[in-house]
Amino acid sequence: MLSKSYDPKSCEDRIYKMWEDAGAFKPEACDPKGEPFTISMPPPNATGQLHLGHAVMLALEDIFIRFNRMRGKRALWVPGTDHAAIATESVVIKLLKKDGMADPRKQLGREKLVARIAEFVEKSKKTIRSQIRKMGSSCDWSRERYTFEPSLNRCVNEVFCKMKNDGLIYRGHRIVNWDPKLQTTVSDDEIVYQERRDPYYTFQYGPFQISTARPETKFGDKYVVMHPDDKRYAKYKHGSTFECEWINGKVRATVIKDPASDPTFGTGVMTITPWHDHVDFALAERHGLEKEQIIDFNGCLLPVAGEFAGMHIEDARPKVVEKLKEKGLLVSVKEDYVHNVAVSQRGHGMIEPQIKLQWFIDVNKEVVPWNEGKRAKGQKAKKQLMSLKQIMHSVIHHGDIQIIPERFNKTYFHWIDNLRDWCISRQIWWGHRIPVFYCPKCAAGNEDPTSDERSAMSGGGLKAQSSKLKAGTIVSVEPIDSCPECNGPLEQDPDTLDTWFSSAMWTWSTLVDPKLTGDASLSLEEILKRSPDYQMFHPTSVMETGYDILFFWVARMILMTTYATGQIPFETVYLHGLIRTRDGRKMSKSDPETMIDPLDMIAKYGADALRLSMIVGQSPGNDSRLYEEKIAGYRNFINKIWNASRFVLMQCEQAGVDPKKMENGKWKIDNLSIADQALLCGIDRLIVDVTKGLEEYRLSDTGDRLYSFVWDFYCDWYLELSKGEANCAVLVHGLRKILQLLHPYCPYVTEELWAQVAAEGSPSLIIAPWPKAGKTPKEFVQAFDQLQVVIDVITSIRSLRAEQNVEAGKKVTVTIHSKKYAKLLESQRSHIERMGHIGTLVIDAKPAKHEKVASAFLKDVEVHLSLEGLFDIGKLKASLQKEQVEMSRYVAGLKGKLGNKSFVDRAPKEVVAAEKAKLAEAEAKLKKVEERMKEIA
RNA sequence: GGGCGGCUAGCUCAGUGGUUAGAGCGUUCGGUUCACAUCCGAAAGGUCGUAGGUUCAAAUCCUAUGCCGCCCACCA
Repeated sequence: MLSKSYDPKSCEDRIYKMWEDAGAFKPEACDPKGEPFTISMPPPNATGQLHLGHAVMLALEDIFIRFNRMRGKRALWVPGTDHAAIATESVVIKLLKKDGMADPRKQLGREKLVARIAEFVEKSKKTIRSQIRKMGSSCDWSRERYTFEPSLNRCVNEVFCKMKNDGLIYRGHRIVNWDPKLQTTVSDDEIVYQERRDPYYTFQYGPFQISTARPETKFGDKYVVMHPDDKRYAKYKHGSTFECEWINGKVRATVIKDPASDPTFGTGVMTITPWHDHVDFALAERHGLEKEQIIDFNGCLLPVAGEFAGMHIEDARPKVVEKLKEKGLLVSVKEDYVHNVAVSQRGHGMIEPQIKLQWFIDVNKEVVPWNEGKRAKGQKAKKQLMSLKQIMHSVIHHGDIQIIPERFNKTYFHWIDNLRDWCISRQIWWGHRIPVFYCPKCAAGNEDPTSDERSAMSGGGLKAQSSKLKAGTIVSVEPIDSCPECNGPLEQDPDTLDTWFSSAMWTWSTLVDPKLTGDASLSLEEILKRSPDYQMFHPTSVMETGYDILFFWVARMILMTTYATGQIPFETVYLHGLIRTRDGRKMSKSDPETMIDPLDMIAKYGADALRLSMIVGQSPGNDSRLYEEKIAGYRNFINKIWNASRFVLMQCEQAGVDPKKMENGKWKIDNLSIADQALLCGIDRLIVDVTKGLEEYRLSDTGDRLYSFVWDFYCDWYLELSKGEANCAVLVHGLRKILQLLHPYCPYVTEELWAQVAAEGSPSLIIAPWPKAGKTPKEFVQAFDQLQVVIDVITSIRSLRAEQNVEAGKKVTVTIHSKKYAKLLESQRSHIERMGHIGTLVIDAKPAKHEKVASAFLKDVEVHLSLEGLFDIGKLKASLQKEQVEMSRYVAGLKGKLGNKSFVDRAPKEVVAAEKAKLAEAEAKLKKVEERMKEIA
């Protein structure tokens, strides 16, 4: 016999092991004829701990996978972890510093530091793996992958080379976001803006006044820019020069007319610093202006700053102002000027734009063959050469990929419209090394002598930072150490790739056969062709992830996968929202008060309860709040399922039947009570709703449907009605279906109970077939409606008792009049008596007068509760009056509606008929209430 | 500056044109009913942010607007 309450701790790990040992997570356990259903698990960073973001992701994906597995699809969920380049390197460096190492990069050197990080990552992976298991995730561990494993490295190198050959990857001097703290470039998406208040200075610059919050960048400024139509400055001609006194003496400045200058902002005149500003850079490009580096990569001023050289910019700022003031060039200072500064999302350091020789992906070059609109209905595919940007746009626009919720399409398109070339090189050590080698001696392999052509070399060119471009550039999938041409030693590019470069290949690089990637003679195309998993499982079915990484990851997977494989990476994108605290704040590690640790919650309430609490009541793309009472609520529900099963098993035991020997029912209607038939009808309807709901990704809705069916119908009514006259076959049948339908949501408790009630020889629930609704017999549907009448009668009796303060245990006398339902109610007499605590129950078809009773007037049924000894005329009058007022208002409303000619003429017939029926019913009830009022008056 | 989302019961949220708008938690009242107090029964509680409009009919569609939040761009 089951224990009195469900104890998750005693089953979860055992059941998980059972599933895993049985190979149930592998698609090989499914019907080999089933169609594939694939999810690539977004790989958690191989640092630290599982958090609620992971937990919600795992819960959602596990539901998708389990549902489809049970439906007979070949379900594959590929787990893995991410090497998370910058994040991991900075975590480990921080740890080493904490242990007393002042400068780990310097002290350890590249090789040793990378080894240390790898060691840390291995440990961390173990933690993450066990935590993913704790959630009940049914992913195929035999296919676990890691973004930094050799096989994926091969894919990275292959794609890099392919892109380089197609001219989509180029190396050039361009303005990038430099993080002086982490000493690396970061992409546009890795920057956040912070609001700051700083003084805002206006200086005299020759005949003009210019303003800035950053005077320390102004040393090299020698262009003044104004709008071509600005009448105030009409006398200054574009290209004219003048000499003026500036920070370190006289400079010669040139007038530039450009619409980038906003005449309504400040004086309408600005000077520019092309080396350290994206907008100024673009402007300088347009006019072929000189660019000069002012600040070095540590944030200190270069020799151009004269006496300030070597000084950190923060220190230099007030001193520069002081000097200009002494020279009488400071016009005014505005304190507390509000502006935004760019900060590195990862390292939190101030971003300094710099011109630097880096590797980029060209998103605008139209060289990629793509069948546009190949999946769109009624459209002919046309193969054409497109840019990466265009393909990214096309697959969403033409519906090759569907985003849920749809509104994110707009966000996605907007991002693409503003997309610039993607800087992919990083100056950190942890990550995929850029597969480029240089021969310092010869020009071998330098297949692209114009590689720097598109960079910022027009006009005056670079000054302070010379690019040490090697003579020959060789791109290779395999590490090589000597030049194929001159046999001389080669140097590898020291940089690593942006971590998203490799994650962008996640859906397919995890499906290629590692044995093949070890064979250097095979092309990428060949590898894909010969990898059975890739052939079977790609494109994946659903990509489920947080909306916050739509750009970082989802968009880049689309870019990389369509390019590398010619396939979309996934058919559907399901975006979940952020989990927040009860008061809507972001949970943060720095504030442990607000943090909910999923593992603590699992220990306390069980994984099933945690899963439900994160799924039901949330809608895709919207943030949600989580707090312990919510989880406790679903723990109660899980326990309810447990106890319902316990009841069913006890009934079977009492009846001397073994639930495991029970066949799934072919029902003889004669043997079924109204409640039995109603339940069978309810179960059929439930199966239809749940199946449809899960197919349509409406997880919250569907979870709620299951919750209320189990609690409010199966437990509160069906189980109660079966007390004293249990039909074990129907009880067990109903329970089995409920367990099957609930399994995707709460796999542990359902699997544990399944072992008690499933037919002998059935497979584990995880691979049991999904229930199908047959054609529900008419009688069952009718019984469903009849049961509702019985439920209404019992409820009205309970309600009358409570209203009239009848003692809870007291047996009362009740008279029911109903012409229509007398026979039905008579057949349910024992239930009505028991559940209404009735001593004497009279059921009669004819209405009669009653004294000293409280009455309820239902549709076609009158219920009178006798109040001998309790009769309180005042209370009765009050409640009748209240009812009379309510009903009159209701009737008046309906009459008004039906009296409106345009309603009757224009509304659909069914609606009008329904309103008429409502009115008739309401009027009948009102009449009875009024009669009753007269009687007791 | 551009875009998106939210505003529904004390709290957290469902509900995309047609019953008198729902749930969970909380509240009130009553319960040792032999599955479950992680429970059972009953109840109170909302003019669906505001103002217009479309419609026979609006929480739901349109327009404007207020407040809260998010994303993108970024002003020299």
